[in-house]
Amino acid sequence: MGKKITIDEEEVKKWNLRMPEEMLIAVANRFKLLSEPMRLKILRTLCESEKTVQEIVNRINAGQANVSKHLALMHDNGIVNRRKEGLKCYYSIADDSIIFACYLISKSVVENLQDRLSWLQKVER
Amino acid sequence: MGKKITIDEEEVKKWNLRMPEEMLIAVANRFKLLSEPMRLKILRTLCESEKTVQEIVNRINAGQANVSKHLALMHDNGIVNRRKEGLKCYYSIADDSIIFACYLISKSVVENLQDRLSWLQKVER
DNA sequence: GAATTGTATGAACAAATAACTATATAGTCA
DNA sequence: TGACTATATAGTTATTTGTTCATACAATTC
Repeated sequence: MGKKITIDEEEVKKWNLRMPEEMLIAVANRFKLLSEPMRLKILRTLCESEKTVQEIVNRINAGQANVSKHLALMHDNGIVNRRKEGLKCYYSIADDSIIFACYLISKSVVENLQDRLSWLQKVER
Repeated sequence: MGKKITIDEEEVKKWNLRMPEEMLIAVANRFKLLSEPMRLKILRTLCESEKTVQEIVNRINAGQANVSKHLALMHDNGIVNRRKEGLKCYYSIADDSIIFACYLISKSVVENLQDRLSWLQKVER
């Protein structure tokens, strides 16, 4: 029995009205963090449990420097935590709402693909 | 009383496991659409009601060609609808889940800012 | 202290893309 | 048909950014 997140549509509609420019840019930046497949791969891996840089590197197909940079970027933006233990450095997800957003978007992407597929099938007849 | 969207955390956790590479790229692409302040501005405007290109141009501070391109991009990706009426072209939001995602992220950004602020205040003492 | 391991960082390069100008297209009305 | 309006589209430029290689830094162990 998982906890359930609820979103009130009325509250969502207010989103569009009161938001200063800087806030909007901050939101865009956060989306930008999620707009790279490599970073999504890293986050997906971290969804399981906290991991060291090396563990992540071994899991996904990427270089250590690259992974390190992505992690640094995400840490600077507060979406992953960093915990040092000796030589190793453990990263974990700091912001669950980001995972919710991923979930929402991936569901919407699937629906979108299904719509296009059924449209294609209609046309082909 | 607005409709309520509920997200089951258990379901969310499954997100990380089963997702083919192409799906992950598609999700990243959708996030990329939301990662430009200008596009967020446009979407925010469309949240109110469907609008013509000119109406959007007048509302936000941008050139017509630029707005047109952003709209074309978002239409190609299925997140806005297009409806022609004579010379005018009306755009509207096609995918509500995107607005939910914006809402989620903006809330998380606010929390993040608040955390950093209180941390700063602690340090300054 | 020297070697080793895990991680971070700097420089260089390539690719993507947002914005702008100018122009094209297409629908409307005289 | 011609003028006008709303929107779309090339072409160009400037900026950003992901990746890689090499190297630096830091903690550990011998």
